[in-house]
Amino acid sequence: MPLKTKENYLKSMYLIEEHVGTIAASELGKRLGVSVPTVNSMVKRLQDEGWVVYQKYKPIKLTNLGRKEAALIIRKHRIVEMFLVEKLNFGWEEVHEIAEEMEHIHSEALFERMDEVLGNPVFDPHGSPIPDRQGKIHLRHSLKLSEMKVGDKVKLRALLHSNSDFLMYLNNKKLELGAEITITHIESFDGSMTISYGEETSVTLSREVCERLFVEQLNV
Amino acid sequence: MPLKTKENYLKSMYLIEEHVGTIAASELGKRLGVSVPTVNSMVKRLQDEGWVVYQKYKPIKLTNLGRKEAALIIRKHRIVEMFLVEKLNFGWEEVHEIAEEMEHIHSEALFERMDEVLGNPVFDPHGSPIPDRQGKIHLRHSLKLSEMKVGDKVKLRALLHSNSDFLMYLNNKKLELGAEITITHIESFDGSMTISYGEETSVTLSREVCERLFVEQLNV
DNA sequence: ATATAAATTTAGATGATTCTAACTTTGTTG
DNA sequence: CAACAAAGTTAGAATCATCTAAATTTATAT
Ligand SMILES: [Mn+2]
Ligand SMILES: [Mn+2]
Ligand SMILES: [Mn+2]
Ligand SMILES: [Mn+2]
Repeated sequence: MPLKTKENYLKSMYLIEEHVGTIAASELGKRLGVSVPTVNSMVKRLQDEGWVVYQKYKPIKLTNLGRKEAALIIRKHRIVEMFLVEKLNFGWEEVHEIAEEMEHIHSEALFERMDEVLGNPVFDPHGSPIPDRQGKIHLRHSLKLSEMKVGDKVKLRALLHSNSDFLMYLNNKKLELGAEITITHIESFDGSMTISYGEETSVTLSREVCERLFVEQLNV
Repeated sequence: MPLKTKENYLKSMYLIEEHVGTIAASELGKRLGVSVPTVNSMVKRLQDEGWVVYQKYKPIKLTNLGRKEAALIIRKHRIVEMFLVEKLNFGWEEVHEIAEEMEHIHSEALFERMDEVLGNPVFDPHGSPIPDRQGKIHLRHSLKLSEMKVGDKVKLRALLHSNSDFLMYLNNKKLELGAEITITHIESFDGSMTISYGEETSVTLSREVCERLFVEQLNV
């Protein structure tokens, strides 16, 4: 079985598990762009090789082996994204598609060498954590801007769902990771927030956007 | 039609045409690690898409389109090899296998960015020429050490067939591209040469090796 | 709790790349 | 130039990832 296919299935399962909790065949099919019967037959084969546990009509479960393998692919993906942004001057909205292909290159040395010249970063350009060589994640940002109060000062640390539409929206607003944000107003009607940061003195973000911005609270 | 399959066929055909002159199905099969009937059926399909001309029992011919496409894949391969050696500290014997995979990444920008940070090199780490964006090769080294005379001084510029066995043999002899070589003796019996360069004062190379070293003659 | 909707599974098929075995054509050599 | 060797072609089949259509199971809503 082509390693690439296996790797893409495992990675998607890992991300679904992380973010939805349980892995449905329909969700996997949607993310991988294949039909549900295709998922079904692939999952059976992945079970034969010990990556997942499959039981009829039950959610798919990753084995520990499968989860570790998936984390290592995500490690490669995120190291590549960081390398492209830091060393090859790509924008954070340009790197995902390239990383999607490069994560399948069969060379441990390549990724370890990139990791090394980057200085072993712990987060990728979108603030997502980079798993270590054992597939473990040490740090992650989980406090959302939408949970903060008027007057709070926070630093933008990570994004939820870094699709390029969202990244280009943030580019337009000149809002980058590391920005120091002050919350000046919260509209109780719809939860939209008015904030200031850098040169921008009054920018209003919808609740939808605020829920996708992970922040770190600065000492008050 | 998986792009990767097509690209590997075209690249192999280009290299065979360059080294042998005419493209035999058996040679293609040997290089790609597939059977001759497999080559036969693939070549027919490549013809349908305009990359080659196929006639029963005749050597395979690349079209101009196919030749250009092949050159562009070789361009990517050689840029990657140069990048790995120059920017990620790989040895020249370690980079071919990685480049073999990376050349198939679907991003013009990635390769152009690597080319840019390298300063648009004209040769790869083995001295092979890097085709330009139009698939044209401007410079190439073709004078062999085996053609030189006793007393000649030359600079090592490129290798013929850079397989890793050969590269590691050269590593052991501390013989690198750019080395300034003086020919001190030629054994007429078998054509082996005794040369000096760098710290090495008397190294003997077989005729077989000398035929694989491209040099540039230094002003006499 | 029954009807309806949603999700999953099975069955059967397709296109891509590959193989081996058998056959045909071309090249070489005495 | 006839015989044999080498190279190339055809036939037929396997595997893999994928699909659609139909059947089955589980979940939801009156
Ligand atoms: Mn990504
Ligand atoms: Mn991928
Ligand atoms: Mn190479
Ligand atoms: Mn290749």
